[in-house]
Amino acid sequence: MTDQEYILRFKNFSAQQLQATEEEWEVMKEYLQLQYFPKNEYFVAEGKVCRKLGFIAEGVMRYCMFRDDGNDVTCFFIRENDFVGDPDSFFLQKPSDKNAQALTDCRLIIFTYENMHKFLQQLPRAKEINAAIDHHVAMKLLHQRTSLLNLDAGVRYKEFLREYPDILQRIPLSYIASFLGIAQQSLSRLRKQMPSISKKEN
Amino acid sequence: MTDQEYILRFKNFSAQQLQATEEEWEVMKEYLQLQYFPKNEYFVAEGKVCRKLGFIAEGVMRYCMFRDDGNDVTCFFIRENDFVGDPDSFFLQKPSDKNAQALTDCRLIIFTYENMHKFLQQLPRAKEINAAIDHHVAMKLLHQRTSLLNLDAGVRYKEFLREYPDILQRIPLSYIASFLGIAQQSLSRLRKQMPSISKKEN
DNA sequence: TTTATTTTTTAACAAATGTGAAATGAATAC
DNA sequence: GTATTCATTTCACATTTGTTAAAAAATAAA
Repeated sequence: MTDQEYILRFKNFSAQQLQATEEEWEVMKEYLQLQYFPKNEYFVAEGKVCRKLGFIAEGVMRYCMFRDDGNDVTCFFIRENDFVGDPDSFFLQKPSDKNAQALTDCRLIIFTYENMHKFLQQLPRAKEINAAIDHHVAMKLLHQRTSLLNLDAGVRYKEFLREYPDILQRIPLSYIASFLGIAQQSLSRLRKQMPSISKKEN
Repeated sequence: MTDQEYILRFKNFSAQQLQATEEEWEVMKEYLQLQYFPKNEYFVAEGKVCRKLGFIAEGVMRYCMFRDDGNDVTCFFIRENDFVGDPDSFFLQKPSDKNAQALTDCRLIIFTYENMHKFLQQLPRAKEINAAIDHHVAMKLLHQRTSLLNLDAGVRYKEFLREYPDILQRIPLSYIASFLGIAQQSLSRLRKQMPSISKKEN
């Protein structure tokens, strides 16, 4: 894909999700940068200030936490049309307490801190949009929390497949097991019991 | 406690959490009502429009979901100094998809829809505050999701006790078990293994 | 108090998931 | 192509949690 096509994805997102007009887009696009972001690198890292917000034009990333025992836990996945970054850290320019890692090579549309500020001055409505997104995320997490606690692992795996049908093919199962809260071997056992939906080929 | 004392609790909350000035409080208090809300009643009910937002001056409530098998699941608890209500349903006056039930007799400070609108016109900053609260909730839920999935039930129970030290004494253990995602009998088994922190007396 | 009702605990067994080690398979580097 | 690394599966067994039923304890009602 060409750079222009990646940027177009963000234009579409802006028009549909943010209700940005053509005029607003003309303003916005001056502040955007396209960035290649390689697999396994951390876009947000615990203890460091998050200096950019990114829109994923292509790729899969995850938020994760590191545990005392050395293992890490995948909190959730993000991919095309999601934002990556830590708003708390970004807007207040304070150290982040989160980690966001690329699980595939990614193409990101980037807002730097400086550009975001200039942009916000031109389009104050962006604040409202941020709030709406936050609210949406909160409700989604609440639903996840409840379903995860009260459904067994097999059902949770099926829900994962329904919600992230495009991700299974693109990342190792170990991340998915961690996201579901089970050991990789347990996921493997579950997959054997539902052969119809467990294929990893396209 | 007297009505005045309950209202004072909200005044304190407003001053500390919402940074409301004395002048703002004088405006706000004209729009408030005190309401007694009895145990087991639903303040928010699935399918019904949420016509009031409440601040809990005294009592414990829970958000819950009803499952197909007839059981219900406790999503999370709220108590003194928390708000109760469904903002989506309230502000858009559309049917709610949530349930909020009183687990003890409660004293609530109430905003009706009409009063909230009048109030918002006098203090537009309230919107920002709402957004901040939402964001805070989202981050809390995220943390919960992760810890719940990757810690065993005993550790989750200890975290519950740390986070809600005041609730154990006031509601049946069945709700807590549901919140932790385990059967009541399993919780009982856990409590036996940690006698020091499991007492229900004051 | 005495009786109901609700809440909590206990027990035995079943089912689900974790753990460690090893084998197989797939992708990548040389 | 072969070697090397990484990803996935398999297995045996340990541990945790669920389930069912009943008893005990606590609370509310009469």
